[in-house]
Amino acid sequence: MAGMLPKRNVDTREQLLVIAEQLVLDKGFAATSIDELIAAVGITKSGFFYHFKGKEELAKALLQRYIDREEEMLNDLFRRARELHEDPLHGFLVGLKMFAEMMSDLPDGHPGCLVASYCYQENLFRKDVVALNREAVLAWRRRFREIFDQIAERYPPRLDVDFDALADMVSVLVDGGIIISKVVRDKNVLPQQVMLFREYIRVIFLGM
Amino acid sequence: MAGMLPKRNVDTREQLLVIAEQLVLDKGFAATSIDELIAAVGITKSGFFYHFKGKEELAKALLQRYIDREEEMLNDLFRRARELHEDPLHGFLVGLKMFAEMMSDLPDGHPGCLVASYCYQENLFRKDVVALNREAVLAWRRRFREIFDQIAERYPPRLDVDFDALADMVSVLVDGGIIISKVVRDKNVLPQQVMLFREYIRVIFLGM
DNA sequence: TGTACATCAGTGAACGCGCGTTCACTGATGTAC
DNA sequence: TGTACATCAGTGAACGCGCGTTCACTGATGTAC
Repeated sequence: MAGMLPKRNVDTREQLLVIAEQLVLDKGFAATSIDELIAAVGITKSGFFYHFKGKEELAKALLQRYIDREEEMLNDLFRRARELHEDPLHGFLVGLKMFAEMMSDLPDGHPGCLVASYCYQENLFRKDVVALNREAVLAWRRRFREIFDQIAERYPPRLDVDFDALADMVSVLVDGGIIISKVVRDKNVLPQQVMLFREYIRVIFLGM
Repeated sequence: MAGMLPKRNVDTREQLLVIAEQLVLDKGFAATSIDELIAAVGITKSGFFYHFKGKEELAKALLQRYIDREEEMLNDLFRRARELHEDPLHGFLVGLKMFAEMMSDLPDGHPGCLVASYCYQENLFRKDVVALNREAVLAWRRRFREIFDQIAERYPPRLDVDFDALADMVSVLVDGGIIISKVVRDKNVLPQQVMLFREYIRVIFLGM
């Protein structure tokens, strides 16, 4: 039959990345062995080394994939939110609500953030991986800072807050919220924190 | 001479814990080997096993010590703050300010939170270590919830926020702030977040 | 004050297992002529 | 349509190193009588 997948190519590489991400989030990168990885996927060790030069390359591919996915998710979410509201403030508030709901809907809570995971094992990675991590956080800062600048044009802030710090607060609450959710085993912590942030934003730009 | 230390007992065990904490925060528990640990302290491997039954026991001692230290630090800080202000709200606001300043004064920023580190390597640890981690976060929740309850008696909150979530926000901002500080290599992120939280608290109980 | 024993804080050598990596090879599919 | 060669997606066996752990021992200090 024409149009079939190129013979059992269900993309082994992608499978490796999926399973590896899970393992790394649960036990850390160093403790995630290639052996268990290939056992889960069902190939041999040399199969792994066909797809990745070494473990470091897996680390980088894992992080890049995670960052790209998160960026796409945020683009998607805030685009949809802006389609509902022309107004930048209310669009953003709706976006935050949608984000909180999305996190609430995950059956076992957020599985974890690779940026945070790598941060606590930084010495394991090459400088380019560490730099990638840093760039991802700075991209979030720029993204949200821009939104606040837009909002401030229409709604002069009622409180004197630094917009870069406020933008960082999103990353801080997400990474911190994931951790506290995981540790206390209550998936509601993260969405609650997002909603607390939403209320803060509301007060900053609209007053009480 | 009388009163001397019991012969070169500069407490090897404590030295092991100090160095291990540093290593674990930088590369994770699994990647921290007993070999490099003892090399740094200057004893042999069997010396390590004299002080700890095995690596798991080191993990637990490390976490317990970290939790105790943090608790003592908070007790200290908020006791000093309350000595300056009888009023619970202003005492707390001063405490947050002092906390932010303390974090600012660390020359290389906060070295990292073991609770967060362990959280992203949870599968490495026994249930009792995981439970210890959970209890530590819940203790912070109770501590700050109590403070908010006290404040609310004198200052009815102007915004409808859940006090448990607000209490969790402290842990969330600290853990998240440490991560973002580390990743972007800017030690000011954490204190900034604490000050943003302080402003939020002010608005919640005093209005704008 | 002297002797016997116990405890503390380790040493040194050996163990086996699991880890990441290498290397020569292979069988199925794709492409050029 | 047939043949030659290249590429893709792996296999299988072997490697050496570092890891956590064990075990028998030791030399200095503390305690009982």
